[in-house]
Amino acid sequence: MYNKNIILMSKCEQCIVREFSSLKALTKQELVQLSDCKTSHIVKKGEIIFKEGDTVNGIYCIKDGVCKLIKLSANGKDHIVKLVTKGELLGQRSMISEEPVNLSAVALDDMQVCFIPKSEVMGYFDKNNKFSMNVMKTICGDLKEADDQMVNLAQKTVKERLAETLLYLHDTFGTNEDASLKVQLSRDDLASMIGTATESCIRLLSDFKKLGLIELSGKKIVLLDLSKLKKLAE
Amino acid sequence: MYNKNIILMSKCEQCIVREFSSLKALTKQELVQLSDCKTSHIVKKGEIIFKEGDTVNGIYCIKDGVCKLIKLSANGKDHIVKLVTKGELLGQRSMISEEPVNLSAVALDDMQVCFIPKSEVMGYFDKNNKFSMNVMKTICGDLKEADDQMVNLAQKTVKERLAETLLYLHDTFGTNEDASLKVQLSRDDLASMIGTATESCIRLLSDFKKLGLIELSGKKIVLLDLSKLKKLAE
DNA sequence: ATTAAAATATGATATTTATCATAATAAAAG
DNA sequence: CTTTTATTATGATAAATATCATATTTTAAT
Repeated sequence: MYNKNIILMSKCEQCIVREFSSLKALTKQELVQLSDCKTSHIVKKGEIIFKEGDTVNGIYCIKDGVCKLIKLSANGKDHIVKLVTKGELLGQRSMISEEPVNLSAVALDDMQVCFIPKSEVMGYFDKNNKFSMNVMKTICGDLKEADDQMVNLAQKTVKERLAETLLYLHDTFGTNEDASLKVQLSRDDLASMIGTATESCIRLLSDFKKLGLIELSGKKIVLLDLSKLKKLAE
Repeated sequence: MYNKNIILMSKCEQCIVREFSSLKALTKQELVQLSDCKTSHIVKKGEIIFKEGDTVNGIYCIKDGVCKLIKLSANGKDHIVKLVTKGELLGQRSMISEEPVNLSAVALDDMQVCFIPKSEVMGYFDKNNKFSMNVMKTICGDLKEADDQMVNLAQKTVKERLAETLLYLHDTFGTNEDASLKVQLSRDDLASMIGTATESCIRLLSDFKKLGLIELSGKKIVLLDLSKLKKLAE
């Protein structure tokens, strides 16, 4: 109870992660108002924030942790479309399109997220032009990334995509003190990120290990030879 | 010369295709102003409207014809990310992101396009909220499609993707009087749309023909059994 | 109309990737 | 702590797809 109060009382004006999202365009007044209508939530590892087809009447601001955005395909397997981490917003596309969300969001870590109701956010679109442009730029960035990803899936081999994804995880989320990738994905998740069968993913990781490119211990992955991996990723 | 004048003098207020794009939100006054600063162009089949990496200082409004948006991959092959046709706008993402375009646009037909300079469009973003929202919704739609396409590439077989693409061409662009698909793609283009080798694409088309699903004569493709194709596309 | 070039087609083969089977290891539950 | 379950790993094999070769047809150019 005590704990929950602290979370509820955290103020957007003082929130640092907000600075990394489109919300950075909000005025002090708008932030105070935002503090009053937002709700804070703890999401445990593995828990679902929202599910494909849900109507999410607002957006989530990620204060801490990482989640995966997944889409179920016709054959029952799911594909990881994107990883999203602190400072980023979730559910913008759905809110703007006025459609149910097209992806599910599942926590990979314990997360801290704030939910901002649609009514509040839509007001910013009308009044705060900078905010609108920020959101647009973010979505445009997502679109560009999606295009790139599409071409990768269409043209690159599984090996190339694995190398690229390992480098992406390294560059985007960084490493722990022991040099292992900070974001720890299961082999299954890694496979559904690069678009291949789990066994193929495991096999290629073993190959990379034998070639001295990476080190494996449990879920921990250490990239040993970045330049060779870059070459492999083409 | 005479011809060119007619094109230059066409008025946005009277342009019907405009009604299908984000531009439909513009006021009469804005449209008159737009008429004065836009330029009209004829783009012949095969010609390039813009190239990956170009700085395009504005957007194109497609009045007639179809073009492909392609992205070159590291291995030299290119991938068709999207087909764009009359009533749609080109170059919005790039303009909003203030970056060079990430895709090339190449005419598949003879096209008629109007170019609207950035300075003009950016004004609408400030003043016309409806226009902003329209653009945002369009880009959100593109993002959703891109996500779907990504999952298809990651999870479906080439055969499934071919069936799906044929149905897409049928449903989106329609058929001629002889029931053949209106948009005529080369086998090469079709292959780079579904993400496979040209020979594989040709082979599967032959298979489909043998199964009585389609009819082939030159570049003309007639879909004979839509429901079986739908089942194949799963 | 004739020739050259490009696109389409098909076979043979190699490579990539998925699937099935099973073992080893790690994590979770009792 | 032991049992159960899930994850990771690896081999054997099958299926999908790419590549190379070559023939045929279509289109473009002279």
